[in-house]
Amino acid sequence: MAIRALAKSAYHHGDLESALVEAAIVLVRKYGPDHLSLRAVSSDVGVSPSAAYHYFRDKDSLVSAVGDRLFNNLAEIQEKAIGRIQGKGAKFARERFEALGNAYFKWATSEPNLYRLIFGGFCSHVPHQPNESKAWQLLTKSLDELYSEGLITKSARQGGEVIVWSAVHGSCSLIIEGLMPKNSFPIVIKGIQKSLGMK
Amino acid sequence: MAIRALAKSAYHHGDLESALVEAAIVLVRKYGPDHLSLRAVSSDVGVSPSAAYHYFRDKDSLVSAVGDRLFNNLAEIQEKAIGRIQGKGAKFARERFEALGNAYFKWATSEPNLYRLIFGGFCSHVPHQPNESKAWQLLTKSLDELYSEGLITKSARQGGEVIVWSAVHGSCSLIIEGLMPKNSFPIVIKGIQKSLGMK
DNA sequence: TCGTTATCTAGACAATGTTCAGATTATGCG
DNA sequence: CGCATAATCTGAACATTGTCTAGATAACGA
Repeated sequence: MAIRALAKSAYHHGDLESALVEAAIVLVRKYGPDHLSLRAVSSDVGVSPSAAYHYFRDKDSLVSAVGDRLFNNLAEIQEKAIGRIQGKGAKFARERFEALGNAYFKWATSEPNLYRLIFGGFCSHVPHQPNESKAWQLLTKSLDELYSEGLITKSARQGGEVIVWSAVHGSCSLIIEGLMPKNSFPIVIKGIQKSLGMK
Repeated sequence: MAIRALAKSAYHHGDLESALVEAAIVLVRKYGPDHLSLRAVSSDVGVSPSAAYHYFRDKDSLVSAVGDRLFNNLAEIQEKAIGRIQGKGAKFARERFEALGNAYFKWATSEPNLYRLIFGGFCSHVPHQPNESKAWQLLTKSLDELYSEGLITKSARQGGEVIVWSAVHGSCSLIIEGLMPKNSFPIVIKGIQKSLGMK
């Protein structure tokens, strides 16, 4: 059924929109956010270049859609990483907080080109309102837990998202671009914990 | 003399290499690192597209050269910002440290497209060795000063560059991409100071 | 079954990155 | 100073790209 819906025929692909997005992801992963060609994407899907214009205003619009999907993918992976750590209390709250950062780091360093697409200014018309993004919400939740478990003070809780995300994203970005050694990440994590007055 | 050397004639431009780089900067500033065209650059300089290939292997190579120059520009601006604050003692050391971050932030937010070019993975073949980059050295110098003035402990001094640059770059990047409100920067600065155990 | 609508193709266009042969100018040597 | 050699740039060409328009094809409801 699902296969039939996807295969159908040359015409009426079935779900061309997401097929294009997925094919684009594969190419971006290989060649980077620049060096992505609309024609290569549509060719990989087995469709003519103009077909894409029924779903995306232009190439940038497709890239933005890719960025959106990737941004969600990353958040989902983080969510799963947290989910793997079950249990109540300060110890687990701390573990979940660290898992959040580690998942982020792992994804960023293993998919540098995808990471660049998300945070490199390619998602032009995506007005991710900070407090609405899933990444932000996960961080908020984790910080709330740290606070309610007494691991951080109320004043450290305030603005915690901003500090944590900045440091984590910054180190990932700089490491990916070769401006910082890869083993800097744990140091940054310790710096964050100190900044939060943690433990 | 210098003008003559630049104007010379249609042929033998004089200093085509840096002329191309400078023209590219103007275009990147306007339209972003993607959306840069080699032909537009050479046309702006008043030269044929193929002329560029005597100085750059390909377009990416030109972009890398632009990134190099911009990276130095940013460091120079930071250096000047520090230089404006004369005086010895803890108070001035602290002011210089803050000036370093503020100059970085100001440049990043006023030139988002240039900032994206530097840190967005466009400088492919540039193997900026961390400890060799001027930005890193300025930060090292400032942290050394904080330590020798007794504003931070020795253990906080260790890995200071990594933590500070990560947080500052991360917040600038996220703010530029609209993933974080602009007024987050001072919060991050305070977080950094707390992380360093400053004051 | 048939017409309507959504979906995709074909073909064209200008613009882009890149190459190569050759034209133009600078430079160093006598 | 004159000339050969090298450095520098042009011109035209090519494949490829993003994008548009008109039309072909298939799905779907009456």
